[in-house]
Amino acid sequence: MSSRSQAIADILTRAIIDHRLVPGCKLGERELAEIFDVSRIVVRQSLIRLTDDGLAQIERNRGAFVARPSMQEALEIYDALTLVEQGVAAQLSDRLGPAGWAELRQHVERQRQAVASGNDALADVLGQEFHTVFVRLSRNRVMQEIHAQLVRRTTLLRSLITADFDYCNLLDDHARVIDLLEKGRLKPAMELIDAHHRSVVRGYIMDRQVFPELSPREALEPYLDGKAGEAPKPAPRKKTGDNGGAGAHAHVHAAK
Amino acid sequence: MSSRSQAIADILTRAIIDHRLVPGCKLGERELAEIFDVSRIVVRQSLIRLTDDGLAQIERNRGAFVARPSMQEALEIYDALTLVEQGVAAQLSDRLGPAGWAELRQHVERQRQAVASGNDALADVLGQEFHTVFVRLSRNRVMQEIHAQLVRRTTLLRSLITADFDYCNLLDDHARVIDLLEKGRLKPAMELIDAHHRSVVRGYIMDRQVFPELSPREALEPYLDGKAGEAPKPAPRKKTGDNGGAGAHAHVHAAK
DNA sequence: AAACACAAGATTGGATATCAATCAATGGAA
DNA sequence: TTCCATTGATTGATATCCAATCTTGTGTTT
Repeated sequence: MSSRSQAIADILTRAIIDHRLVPGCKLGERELAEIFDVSRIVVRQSLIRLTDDGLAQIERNRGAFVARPSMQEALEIYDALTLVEQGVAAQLSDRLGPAGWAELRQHVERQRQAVASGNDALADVLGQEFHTVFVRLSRNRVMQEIHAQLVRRTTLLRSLITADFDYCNLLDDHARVIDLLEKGRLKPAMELIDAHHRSVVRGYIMDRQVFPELSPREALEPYLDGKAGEAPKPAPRKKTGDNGGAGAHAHVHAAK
Repeated sequence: MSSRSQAIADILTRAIIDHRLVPGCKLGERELAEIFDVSRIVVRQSLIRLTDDGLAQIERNRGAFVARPSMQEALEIYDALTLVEQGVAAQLSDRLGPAGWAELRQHVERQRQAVASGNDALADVLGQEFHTVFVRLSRNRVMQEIHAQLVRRTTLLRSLITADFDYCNLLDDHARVIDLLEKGRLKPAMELIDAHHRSVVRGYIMDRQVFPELSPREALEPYLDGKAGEAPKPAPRKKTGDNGGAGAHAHVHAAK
């Protein structure tokens, strides 16, 4: 359907948000061209797309690298995400019908079951997806695209960050936001959204690489070959305090 | 500094927001390559950038065209813009210092003088710029970039639209928003921002082309040759009820 | 040994030529 | 007139080549 450079950009994006390609990783044209078995030019076009999306940066005559956002930029991304979701919340509190609220509740319930059954990886994905579903209900595709881009960038940030925040509180936040909004209590809902994101950022310490640096060939291998790859989404953690490498977050229940 | 494809993308962007390249205009690779005296590949890269920015769309095996947003998409773009500016307003009402308010007031004053002295073209530019300055004060570059992209797309929309709204009311709106925000009256300020954009959209009738379709060669000619072109920003109107072709808007004082 | 300078190698940015696939348009046949 | 096929033009992509620039490694100088 779409061009090959778009397809390759999609794969690279996927590899980045799966933390297989970590910030700072060199994306050499020749190497990628060999990996995907296309010409350098197609690769270059893909890299341009990634750059426009904020996931890579091209330095003239030096090549492309997975973006390594500064702490400042990280904060700005989260601020922007908060702003967007608050705005969507304001719209939904007016306009959303019963079916919409039901969909949100159902999503939270699914995540809750995933947590209960110990499927941390699924719970993690669902937790991310909640924000996407939330924005989708605004029925504004432009807003959806902006939001999706911001989410991708926050996901990239987690490669740079030790995220030891309370994961289950976040799930509760989702449920509480729904409750507040449906009752028309917009202001506390917006404050909760802000706090929600702040609680994520608070745990952030931009220090070292959290995920191991793989060579592009290693990183991209699972996405190649058989058409649309099965579901190769392993995000091997580095020297974390373990947790089995289930997901991207540590699931520490804060006593607070 | 940056790549040639970026430079060409910038020129094309400029031509589009100057209404010299109108929606639907074919952007043939070979033709653009000749115009800019570069290879087709560089042109293709530029077109990819434009597409990622929402200003063009590439149809497989058919080529690139200046984007022709639907009415639905137009509304979504304005909704998104409203959402962003409301969010920024909420932030500024808390955080902005006296210098910031002064800068905003000064900007409005400059525009008022431009209107008073009959310099409609300048007034028009300043009117657009106000929104940009507003967002810049949030000191969030990510948000700035998102906003700038939305503004570009609204500017593109005006190529498709007969904009006969009251232009001076919009200026007053700017001043009033500043007043309300500085007094901490956030809610009315946000409602005014909403109304402000709605008053723009209300006058929109997506019908025919408002600006004449130039060939890419004609359209791009002013931007070429001498390094950074002087300031060739003529936006020749079509069969409008005249007004001298000063700017993109009709300056009708509504009796309302 | 440390610092500097320079040359070699590698990589990027870009040009050109070429080819297959697809779309558009023309023209002919029913 | 309508339908179909051939032709032409454009795009998507490749291979090859070249200049500019960056990196690296070596060698020299202090």
